[in-house]
Amino acid sequence: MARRKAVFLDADYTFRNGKTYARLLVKGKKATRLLYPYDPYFYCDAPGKEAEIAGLAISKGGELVKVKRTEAVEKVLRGEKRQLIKIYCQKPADVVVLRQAIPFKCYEHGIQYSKRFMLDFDITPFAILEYEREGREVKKFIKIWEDEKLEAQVKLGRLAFDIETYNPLGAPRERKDPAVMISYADGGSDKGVFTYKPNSKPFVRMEQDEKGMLDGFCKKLAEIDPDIIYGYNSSNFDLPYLEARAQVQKTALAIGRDGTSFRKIKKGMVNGAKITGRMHIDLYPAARFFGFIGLIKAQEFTLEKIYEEMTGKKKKMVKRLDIWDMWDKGDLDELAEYSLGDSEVTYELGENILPLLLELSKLTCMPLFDTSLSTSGQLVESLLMQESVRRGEIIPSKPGEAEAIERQKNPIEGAFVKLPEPGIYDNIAVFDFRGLYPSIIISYNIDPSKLVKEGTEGEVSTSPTGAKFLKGEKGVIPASLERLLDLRAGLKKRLKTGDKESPEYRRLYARSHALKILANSFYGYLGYARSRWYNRSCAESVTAWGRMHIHDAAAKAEAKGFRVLYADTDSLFLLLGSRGKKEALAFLEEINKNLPEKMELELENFYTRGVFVSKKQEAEKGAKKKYAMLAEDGSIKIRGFELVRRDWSSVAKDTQFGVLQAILREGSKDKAVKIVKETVERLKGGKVPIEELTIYTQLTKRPEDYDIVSPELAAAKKAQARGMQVEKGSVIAYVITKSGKTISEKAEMAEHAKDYDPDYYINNQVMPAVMKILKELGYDEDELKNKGKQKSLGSFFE
DNA sequence: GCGAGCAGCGTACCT
DNA sequence: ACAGGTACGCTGCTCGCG
Repeated sequence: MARRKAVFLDADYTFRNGKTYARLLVKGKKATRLLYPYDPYFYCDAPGKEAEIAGLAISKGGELVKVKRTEAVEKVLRGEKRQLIKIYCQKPADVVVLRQAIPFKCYEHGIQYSKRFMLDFDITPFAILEYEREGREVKKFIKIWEDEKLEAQVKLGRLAFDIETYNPLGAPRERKDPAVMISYADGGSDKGVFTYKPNSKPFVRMEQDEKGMLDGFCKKLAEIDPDIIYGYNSSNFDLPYLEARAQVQKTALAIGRDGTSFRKIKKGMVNGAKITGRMHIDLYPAARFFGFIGLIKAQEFTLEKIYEEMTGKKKKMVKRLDIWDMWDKGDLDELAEYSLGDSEVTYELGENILPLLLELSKLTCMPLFDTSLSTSGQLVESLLMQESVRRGEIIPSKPGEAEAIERQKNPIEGAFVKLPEPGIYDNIAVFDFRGLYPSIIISYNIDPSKLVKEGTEGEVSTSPTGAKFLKGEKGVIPASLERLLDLRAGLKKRLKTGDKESPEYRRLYARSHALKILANSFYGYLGYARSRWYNRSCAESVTAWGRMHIHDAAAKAEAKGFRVLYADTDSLFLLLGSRGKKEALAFLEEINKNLPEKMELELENFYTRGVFVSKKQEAEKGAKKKYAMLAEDGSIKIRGFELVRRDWSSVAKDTQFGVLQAILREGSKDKAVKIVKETVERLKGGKVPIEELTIYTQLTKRPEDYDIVSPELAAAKKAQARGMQVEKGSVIAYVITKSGKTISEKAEMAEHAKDYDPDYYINNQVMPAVMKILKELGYDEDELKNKGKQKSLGSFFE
């Protein structure tokens, strides 16, 4: 019997000859699919009913669905051992049918077959499988392990692609408008463009017609035979478009390893396209995910902007192209260049994003394709499911819709934020608790199965809410979290030494980053309404302990004579006053002496100067979550100000930054005022370029779903009228122009804006952004009012 | 009829 | 479709004033 080794990539299933097989995509020298017979199953809690359930058969759609066999098993259910009936089914779809027919409590019925298989065999993506097989069928798994060196031997081939379409109306219509170019890049020398009109570029391959182009691309793909295919918004645009064109041209979009096209997948709210035998990574949802967790901060989620943000490089900008016009004129050199450029940029972006996705995939036991479409909640869920199965604990079920809505209606009290006193301060120390919520969860063993009722025996920790948690053996949540943090601590040591440019270092760095992302998502998952592990009492205890610890640290700081300027969740801003750094560090040490082992208050940094401003309404109060600090090394840390928000124009943001710098670095009120005056003059002169005036705002609903009018929506609707596609999630780039009465009427897409309204930019953008800071320098409300009734704040500078 | 004041909606940010 | 806490702009309404 042949014994082989291969890297595991993905799993699904097939049903043949009355048997369900797990179908594994593996890669040794080349990619293969293996079959392994494995019956789907679920559990039922029905003592004494095993015989009855074993004989269950129900008719569904003219077919008889039968229980295949049953087995009595012992599992841990909510922290207690219990006898359950394991019900095996013929095929995965039977699980749902039989579960609904059984009038007892059932468990683990809502788990995908492929996931079930991976969990039960503890096979993680990119692990090495050694197996014996006969034909395609695996008889035995000899060994399953993760080994960095073996893994590195298997090179995953990657390719990026991009298409151009004929678009006389702005947005192309897939049944009517042809695709005119398909470009690809494999990261090396193989790259090019398929099209079907004459072109002088050497990398262009001219086919006879659109069908020839489609076929040519598919043939090229088969030749390169990549394991990973990168696209940008390819699940929603490129792939469905190509498929529609293939249909119109009566050909097959043979991009899968079995010659098929792709399957549309819905994972939560996002769409995916699964290409058989390969891992299709749409970088757009991946970029959105990175934006959501705060890894990148992009103004717009276009390929260009994300590329620039992720790689730090500038993408060669081509002026906006009218693809249809160039196609009609036969003027294709520039278009081909542009198309190839997009594939190359997509490839490079993919290479930037892939390492983190790979590590997340391995850590959460989720195939790469699924990982690329996952929310952080799904990643944490997968991780906890893995830990549960390893321990023999029953995986909690997802809540029903009604339950989820009920949970959502009752939010959990969150963190404490101290009201700062507005002003400019010198010599500040900032401390924060390292991983506050994760460390609380581990320290106090916060887990639904460890929650004890009044009067229960055993040593417990009592949270400020009164909830009690059993000490001793760690629950699934704290144990998983501790594993992540321990892994990360080990990696951090290795990362201290080593060549930062080496592939090994980058891999470990990505792994460390993945661990951090996962650890930071645990608390959110505990309080997430649709979570399998949701527990109100647990989530409340996490935040209550958090508030307790930050209050306690603040009180101790004050007792030591420090003034606490500000605090938010896990951070503490202390005014050093007459005390020096030494005393601050001594205070830190004393706090840490009395904290649980996993918790630690750390020095974030010392700052020579910091600014807190007042709220716009209620000017006597300081604004929370808004401050600017000058560190000793000269760097400036800015939080919350307009200048860090994408929904403010850069003319306002740049001016605000100038003012903050003048104050922090030089303490110069005159310089600050001068900067503002200059901007106002520039705006009045009408010479400010559109880019500096553009405001970016995301639409979180479909345009037609809004009940109110807003500038971004008004601009979006004008764009729609021109044939542009605007959907849920689109970022609208708009400018306030001169034409119209209300601000919304004046709003126009940046690319169509011919002029701008200086009054708006002076009075609604620049002045509000800078006045709150200048006020801290003595330009107060009264001083302004003493100048008489004014038409605008702007005239103050005249 | 008009501006001030306010509620509600919506977005983006902080930790 | 991961949590809650927060600031603040724009719109559209009510209200008081003249």
